[in-house]
Amino acid sequence: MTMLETMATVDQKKSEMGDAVLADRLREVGLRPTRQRMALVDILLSQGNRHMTAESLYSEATSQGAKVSLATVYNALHTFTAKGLLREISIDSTQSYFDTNTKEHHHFYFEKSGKLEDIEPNHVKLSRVPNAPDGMSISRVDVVIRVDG
Amino acid sequence: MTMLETMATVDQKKSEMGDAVLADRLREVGLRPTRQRMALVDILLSQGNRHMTAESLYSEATSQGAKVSLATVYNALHTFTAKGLLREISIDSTQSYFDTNTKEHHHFYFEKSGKLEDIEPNHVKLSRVPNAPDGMSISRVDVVIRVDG
DNA sequence: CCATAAGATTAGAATAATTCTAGACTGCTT
DNA sequence: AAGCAGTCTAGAATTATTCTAATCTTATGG
Ligand SMILES: [Mn+2]
Ligand SMILES: [Mn+2]
Ligand SMILES: [Zn+2]
Ligand SMILES: [Zn+2]
Repeated sequence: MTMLETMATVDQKKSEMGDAVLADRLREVGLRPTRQRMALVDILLSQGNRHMTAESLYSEATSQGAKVSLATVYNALHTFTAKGLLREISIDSTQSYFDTNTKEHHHFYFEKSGKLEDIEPNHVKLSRVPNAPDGMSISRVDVVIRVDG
Repeated sequence: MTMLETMATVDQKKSEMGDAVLADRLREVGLRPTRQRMALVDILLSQGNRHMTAESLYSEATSQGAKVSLATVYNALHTFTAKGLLREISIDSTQSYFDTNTKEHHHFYFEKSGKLEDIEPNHVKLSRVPNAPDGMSISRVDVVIRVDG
């Protein structure tokens, strides 16, 4: 290991997925692969499905040495959501969650810890759902199962 | 109509339900029927089922001549919720809603207007629901149908 | 190439939603 | 009717979130 590699390891985590893959994912949706977004998208998309708050993403990015402001984290989360890379979930009045799993699914919400856990769509069956009023259309159906403890 | 009655009508709305009924409702759950709470509980419980935000309740109370601070409205909403007079609903990251209907039911959420509408529980059938993990128990199942427009 | 400009992005400052807590009030108890 | 033990209120403080002026990017063409 060279001196430069050692320093890089200390300063900043190397992305799991290749940087090129992440940059392409951003370009695909029409976003510029900036330094800040690369750091965020790496945390968000290089691991399995995650449920993150602005604060948790900011902490994780910061502790890996990324230089990003909290405002930029908020901007990125909303932009990524608008572009379909994330899905926003409101279950708690104090903070909103962003889900890296954009496929149809539902959630357990653990009230004590504030953690979310995915429920596969086939584990919840909605056998009767009312029609949307007028000429309006249903954009999404969310099922949240709240659990104590 | 006497002079006193006329002034009262201008200054402050008389409760639909009798004040005694509202005061009793508060005492039943162990809360003192203060002037502020009476005004709020009157707005909340004297009409049909409603979905209110702190701000909407504050505006309505204030415009009826009630002297209450916004902080007290928040305190009251949370206290009433803890005592089972209301139910809190988180569907929008910007504001939380308080529902005067505490019976089991679900919601339409109109994304454009930010309004909520009740769905009778028998209009939604959950034929398959996963068990809570471990020794944990399900405290509530919420179904939110998001509608455009 | 390099300059330019149009648009996109960042992040400090501002705002809005919500919570905290010191003081004011209530209703017992003697 | 004075004291006391909570209970309640609301101004102040905090926190989540948004706004916007300044900074960066990237496409263009000389
Ligand atoms: Mn807050
Ligand atoms: Mn806010
Ligand atoms: Zn999820
Ligand atoms: Zn409702």
